Amino acid sequence: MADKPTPRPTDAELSILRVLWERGPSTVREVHDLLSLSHDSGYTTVLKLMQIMTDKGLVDRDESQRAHVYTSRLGEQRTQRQLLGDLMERAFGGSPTKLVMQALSASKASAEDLTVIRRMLDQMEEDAR
Amino acid sequence: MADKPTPRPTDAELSILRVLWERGPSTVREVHDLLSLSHDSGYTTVLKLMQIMTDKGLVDRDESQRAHVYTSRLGEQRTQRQLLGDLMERAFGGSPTKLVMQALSASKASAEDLTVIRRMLDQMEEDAR
DNA sequence: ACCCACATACGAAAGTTTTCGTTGACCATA
DNA sequence: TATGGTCAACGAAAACTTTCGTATGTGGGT
Repeated sequence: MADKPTPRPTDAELSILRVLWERGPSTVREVHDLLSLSHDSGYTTVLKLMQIMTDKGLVDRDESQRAHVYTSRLGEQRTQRQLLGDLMERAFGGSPTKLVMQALSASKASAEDLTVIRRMLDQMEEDAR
Repeated sequence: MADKPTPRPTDAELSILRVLWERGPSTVREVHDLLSLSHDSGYTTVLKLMQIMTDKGLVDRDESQRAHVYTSRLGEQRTQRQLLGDLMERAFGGSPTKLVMQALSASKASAEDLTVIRRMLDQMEEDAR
């Protein structure tokens, strides 16, 4: 049977993934401690979520140590692109341009930001040639 | 009491909102017929969702006709910006630039798209001056 | 050998989202 | 005035998400 593509992470799952991206492979304790700074959540809640994420294939688990070590299965950028693509389909009728335009108009991008983005456009046109 | 901000629409709710944006004020029947083209869903399912959306304040309902007429309470662009802002917080650490860059690199934007976006950048720098 | 701190596993409850069957009202028209 | 088609209302089930209490195991220090 064909492996299903990894499902879209839920809100709580995404907050855990962000920790894994930031810290690299981590134990439940480490993730929980970091999340606790900004968010109230019990240890077992985080544990349970990470177990579910393992079942879903969102993370890998290394059980060789007593405290299992979890790793995000998909990289940060890949997940971000997946989420963007999903939102593009669901809210922007599949138009990436509309999405970018809205993101730009809603953002308080600095002059430097605009320059960076402009360079990115240059690069894309370059590549297209 | 302060009105709560309208909650983030769920997936199914968003698909209904998109129909309302496209068609303008519509009855449940009209929304259902359109959704049925691309998606399997019972009539009463759509009805129930639209009733819930009324409770949540996502849509307004005109009950003067037998078939109630629903209208999206927030405009398409405003909702899109809300969703983008939400995703930016949850997945991009609050950085709009990162979001735009990812969206660009993931999109198969055409040459015309790039031109449009470039004009938008021009406009933004113009305004900033 | 005995605790104790800390780890996973399990299961259930609470909350939310999505689904739809059933009911009763309304209206056209035969 | 009966019949059939369309509608909103309601409630409940199913699916998914989030929460956490409790049980149980394990390893290290004393």
